[in-house]
Amino acid sequence: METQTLQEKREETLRRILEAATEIFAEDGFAGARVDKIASRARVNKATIYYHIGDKEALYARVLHDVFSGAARRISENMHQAQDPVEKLRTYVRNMAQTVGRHPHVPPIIMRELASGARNIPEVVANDLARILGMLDEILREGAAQGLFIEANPLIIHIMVVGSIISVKNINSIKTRHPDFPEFFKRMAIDDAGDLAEQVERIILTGVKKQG
Amino acid sequence: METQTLQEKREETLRRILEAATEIFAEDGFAGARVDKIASRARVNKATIYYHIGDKEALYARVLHDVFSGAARRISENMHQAQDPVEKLRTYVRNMAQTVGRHPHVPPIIMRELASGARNIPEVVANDLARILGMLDEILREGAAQGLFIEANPLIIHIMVVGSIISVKNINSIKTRHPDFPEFFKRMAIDDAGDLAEQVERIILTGVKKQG
Amino acid sequence: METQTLQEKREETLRRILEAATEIFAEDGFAGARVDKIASRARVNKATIYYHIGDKEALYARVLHDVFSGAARRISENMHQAQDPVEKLRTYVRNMAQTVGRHPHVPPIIMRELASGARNIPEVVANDLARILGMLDEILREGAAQGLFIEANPLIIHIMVVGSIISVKNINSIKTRHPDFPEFFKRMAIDDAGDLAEQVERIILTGVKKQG
Amino acid sequence: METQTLQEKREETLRRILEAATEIFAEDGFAGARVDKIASRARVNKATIYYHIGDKEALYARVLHDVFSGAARRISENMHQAQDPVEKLRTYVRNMAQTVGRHPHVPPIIMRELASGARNIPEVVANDLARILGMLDEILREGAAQGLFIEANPLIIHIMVVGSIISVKNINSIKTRHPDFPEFFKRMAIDDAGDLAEQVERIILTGVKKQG
DNA sequence: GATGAATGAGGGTTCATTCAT
DNA sequence: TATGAATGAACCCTCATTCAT
Repeated sequence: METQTLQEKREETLRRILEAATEIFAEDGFAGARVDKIASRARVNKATIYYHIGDKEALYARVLHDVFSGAARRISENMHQAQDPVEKLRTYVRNMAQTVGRHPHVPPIIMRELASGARNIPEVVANDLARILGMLDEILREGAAQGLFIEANPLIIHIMVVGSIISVKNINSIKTRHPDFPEFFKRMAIDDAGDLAEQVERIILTGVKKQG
Repeated sequence: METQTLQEKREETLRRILEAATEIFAEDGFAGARVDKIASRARVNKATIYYHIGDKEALYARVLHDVFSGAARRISENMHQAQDPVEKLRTYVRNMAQTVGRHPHVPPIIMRELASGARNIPEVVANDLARILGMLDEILREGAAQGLFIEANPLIIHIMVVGSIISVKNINSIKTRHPDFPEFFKRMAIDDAGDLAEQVERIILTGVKKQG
Repeated sequence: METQTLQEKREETLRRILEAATEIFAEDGFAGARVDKIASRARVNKATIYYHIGDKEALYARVLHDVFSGAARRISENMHQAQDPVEKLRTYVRNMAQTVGRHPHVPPIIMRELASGARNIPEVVANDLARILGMLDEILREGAAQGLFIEANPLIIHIMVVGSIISVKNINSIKTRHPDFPEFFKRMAIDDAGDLAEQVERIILTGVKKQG
Repeated sequence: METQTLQEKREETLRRILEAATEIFAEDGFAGARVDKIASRARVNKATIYYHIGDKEALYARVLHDVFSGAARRISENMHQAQDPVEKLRTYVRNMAQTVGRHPHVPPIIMRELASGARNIPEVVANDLARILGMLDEILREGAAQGLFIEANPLIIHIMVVGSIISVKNINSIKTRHPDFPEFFKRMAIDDAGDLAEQVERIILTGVKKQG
């Protein structure tokens, strides 16, 4: 039996809560999520959530912030290695694919927020988003300035990258959920994450490149 | 005072219910939607919804089916005019943009469904979706067969089109909702729907084209 | 089996709810009252209360208003028969005693409101109270103008009347609740409501009378 | 920095808890009081209350006892100076007015206890009350025996004194809380505590005096 | 002596749904 | 056809209380 300081115990509890909350908000959305379910998945009493974090909205904000600031950090760290805009854009796409791959709860949350017009997004999280899109914006501007890229709205590009990756991943999960669905959907699945990232990368990089 | 047959009155009531339901499912998602709110926006008694359509799930299925079958029909109608794959793909993109523009409730509903792994999608609706994606699939295969396009997963393309258009539209609504959000978001908005469609069209068409 | 119109059924339900609520707010106070308990005593589902009336606060306001406006009406009706100020004051005291006697839930509610500085009193109810005290004020002014009464604050008089009657009544209930309480309390009880009203009447009328 | 023995520190903590509890029970009643609120006003941890005193009920009993035994002591000390029953009664009234004036938390607590039929009163406290009322009882009996007073129930007299003073004081606080309340209430306020005590004294002394 | 963490048991409120009319 | 009334089952949240430290 490992001994734990009070501080450690607290952090462990908090971690379990946030982990469970992230999963469940991703699965069910804010409105569909049940605090009871979060508590039981985190193996804590419901009241513990209120004790440590606050109400459902505060919990959601906290989850969003953790998720988005993490994504922002990961991308900015990887960006420095790339040199020219093309390479940077490639890095951006690959990192996004990786982030989405490793943190499968991020995409559904983003998509729902986009669907609802980001109605529930607190300012902290908006800043995280701005940071991510800002990096992409810079890459695109640099590329355009060097005559390499066409003028492209970074939001369009971002969504093309993230949305398509997410969606394909989701189609895979649909397959398992609805085995009776049109056979068609099965053909559409791409099981290899590498293949998926490559296809997206290829389309985006070609799509924004200025034609000779 | 217009005279209305019973049949007409019934249809009018049904129409009002479905219209209201579509709006509210789009705004709030399935879990967030309130039957009360739908009833009051449709100016009918709550029980009337149950009388005419059934429970919340049935209402949702009905809305989805109306929304998706409409979209499928519109696209397939317009597809016939185009000849070669490039022109057909262009038509597909433009029609999607138009559909999204004219039926603003469609996108949020789709996005949420994708986010949840299409958990609530009934089979009828899955077939609608398959029909839409099937058309795109055909275009892409035809183009690839003629050596015009690279091999591309239709789902990726579809999401790149629909997702980016929706998202940009949503960003616009975020602007009005959060005037205190990073100034950055404002620069990202594209107010002219035509411009938006053009950018997307340009990127996609170039992106899938086989390089000389 | 009596047939009931919908209107009648509604009124019957409402009556049962308000009756139960009045009793329970009187017994337990606002904070101590449980909506569950009110619902079960009224033999309705908890949600029915919310359907007909609204939340706990609205229910409380409604109860207070019913109770106080009833008291105000009864007093003003009886006041007309009396002629001179002395007779009017006597009527006031007797009517108060009667009201308190017949509506045993009124006193505890008033006392608690006074104890809390009328923190929860909605404006409608304040008007009821003003109406009651206004009548007493008039009597006292008239008596003073005719040289019959000393100048006396109506609130003081009112509380002397109502407070003492209530308290004695409550002492009686303490007797039953705490048979082990000092024997002293038993001597203090006045079981005959008539005797009680008479004692109070005698003290007040003498107390405010101008000495020869 | 003052040095404090452990004993002193303990007493200081206890004092702070009881002070805070008295205030909050007076403001919110037993059911409305929150242990959290008491703890934070006392600037101690919630668990400290349990450590030093026990559960909420024990805390309430302790507060009541402190409050009532204090009142009883103060009155009995002052009573010895008066000689004849009239003077003694006058002393009683004045002392009550003073007690209420200096210990504003006492009245609300008493009123609520009366309103609830003294449901929560522990025996210790009942004895305090009996002691207070016993003194008044004695005065009244003595006066009646000497042919000075009518036969009067001490509880009636006591409430007339305490209730009216409390209520007028409370009306003052209503004024500040509800500036939009009927102008009528403002006229009813008596700001000078001396005036108030005098009016009450005058009415009671005259009221119980045997007429020539 | 004192406290931060944690919780069981409710408390008020909402909501999808049913049913008699 | 349409609806007002009513409800069971949650749902979010709070609160008094305990316990390890």
